Amino acid sequence: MVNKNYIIRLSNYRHALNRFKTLGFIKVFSDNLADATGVTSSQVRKDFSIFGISGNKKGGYQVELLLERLNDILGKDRLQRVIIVGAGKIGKALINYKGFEKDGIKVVAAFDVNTADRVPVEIDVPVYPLEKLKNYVKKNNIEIGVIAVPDNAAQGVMDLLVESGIKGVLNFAPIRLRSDTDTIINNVDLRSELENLVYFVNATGKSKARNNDKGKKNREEQ
Amino acid sequence: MVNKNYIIRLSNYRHALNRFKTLGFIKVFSDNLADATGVTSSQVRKDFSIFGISGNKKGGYQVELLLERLNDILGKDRLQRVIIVGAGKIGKALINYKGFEKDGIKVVAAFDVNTADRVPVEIDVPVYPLEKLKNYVKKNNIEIGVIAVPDNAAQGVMDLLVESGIKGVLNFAPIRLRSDTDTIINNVDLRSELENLVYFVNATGKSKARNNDKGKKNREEQ
DNA sequence: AACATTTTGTGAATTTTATCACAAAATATT
DNA sequence: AATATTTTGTGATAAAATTCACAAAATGTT
Ligand SMILES: NC(=O)c1ccc[n+]([C@@H]2O[C@H](COP(=O)([O-])OP(=O)(O)OC[C@H]3O[C@@H](n4cnc5c(N)ncnc54)[C@H](O)[C@@H]3O)[C@@H](O)[C@H]2O)c1
Ligand SMILES: NC(=O)c1ccc[n+]([C@@H]2O[C@H](COP(=O)([O-])OP(=O)(O)OC[C@H]3O[C@@H](n4cnc5c(N)ncnc54)[C@H](O)[C@@H]3O)[C@@H](O)[C@H]2O)c1
Repeated sequence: MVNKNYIIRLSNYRHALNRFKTLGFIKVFSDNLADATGVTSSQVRKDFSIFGISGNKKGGYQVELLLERLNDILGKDRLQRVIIVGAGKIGKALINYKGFEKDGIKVVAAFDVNTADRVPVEIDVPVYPLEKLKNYVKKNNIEIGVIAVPDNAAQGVMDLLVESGIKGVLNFAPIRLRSDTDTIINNVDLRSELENLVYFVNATGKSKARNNDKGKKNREEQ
Repeated sequence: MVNKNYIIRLSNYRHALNRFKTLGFIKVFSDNLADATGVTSSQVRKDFSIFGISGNKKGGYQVELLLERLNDILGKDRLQRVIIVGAGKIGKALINYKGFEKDGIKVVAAFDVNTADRVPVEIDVPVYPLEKLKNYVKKNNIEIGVIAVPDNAAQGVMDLLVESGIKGVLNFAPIRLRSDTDTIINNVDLRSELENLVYFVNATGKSKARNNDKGKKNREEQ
């Protein structure tokens, strides 16, 4: 069963491939992708096998073709429009970030209870009052929303998003959101990431192998 | 072998416990923690078993004692000081965020190549020029750093952090950082999270069980 | 054109992670 | 005080994820 981890890896392969492409690579080997993304080459081939991606023996994978295949799987054929709820510190950072656009993801609007003093300075994404959210989502067929509101407001916003027809949520609030629909929830828990570092930093000896390197292999030119 | 996932769960249990505590709970059951954090109660008990945490049969776990035990494991006895490199959009959001402090994590300084116009408005954390980083880290024995610089500057900053003696890094740049030391690297890859949502939102039918709910059980009063 | 080399693709084996299931202990009830 | 109920703690079991390992195919070499 394909789950989050598979897609994270595919996404990583895709970005590595884009980099290989700009370096002028015509073909790549599972080894190259493995090294670039931090997994083993078996893992790469197994993943490809599961998604029905094939290369050719000895010849590796054609960069262009592989990219097409991954773009197809990851839904990169069309622009994904995303909204942000909560134009505060995190919300603003996302609103003003341009880095997602080259990967077909665009923040198209933000919503906040307070649109007066919260409007981002370098604005080029509109910030609407929360009341307009439901209508906007329905009218524009938005599928993905980001929750960047204070913790105690997060579940309420979640309910509103679900009610509006949102299918996937990226949540920055450090609480467990609930929904009885099958809306996908991905959490970004920075606190947990930091606490994790604290643990492993304080626990040298117990420390865990997180880097696997088998770096080698041929740069392509051809 | 204890790895990241164990610590993420322990961290979640701890936060759930803090909430139970404010609600006046004196004891909790594995079931309560399971429900609050989205895992099974066996998972909770197994985790505790691995870390040598025990409660009492029928009586569950004493909130206060369990918290102490978790705080101990997670190194919550002392304040963890963290530095941010890159006082841009993400960097500023972190610098001005107060939410980590109640969990013993404090952003004590930021560093940037451009300290002129990049100084956060509501500043109460100093932003120093990058040149001062190494000395600051050594002098203040900082163990954890956050990388919030543009992608192409990230590896350079990583090298500088490692050279300065940093033991753990939280990286926001969407590239794979390398280090030949055993520095811990945790990546926050928002792009990957969003691409993930895109995949599963577009793939109803292939969709994966991510919510497991077995919600039930008794509220405590006693 | 035969032989050597490289790399894929994938079942099998292994390792890791999570769940089951149940005896033992603690508490509650009659 | 005996009996019933609840919940832990953990080996056993199952499921999931990763690695192994090698035949088959493609390419390169002599
Ligand atoms: N800033 C960080 O670095 C950081 C780090 C970790 C976690 N978080 C989490 O991310 C979330 C946002 O943090 P922040 O620092 O950006 O907070 P913030 O206070 O800067 O911004 C929150 C914004 O949400 C708006 N808001 C409040 N209630 C709302 C509602 N019901 N609907 C719409 N908008 C609403 C507020 O007006 C404000 O603009 C919080 O849950 C926080 O715990 C933030
Ligand atoms: N902003 C977002 O929402 C977002 C989302 C996903 C990923 N990211 C990633 O996070 C990183 C930071 O993004 P951002 O939006 O905050 O960028 P930004 O451009 O707003 O800020 C980057 C800051 O780093 C400073 N800087 C540049 N080189 C430096 C160096 N060598 N040492 C120290 N400081 C240096 C710059 O002066 C600037 O202040 C990037 O890698 C970006 O891809 C950001």
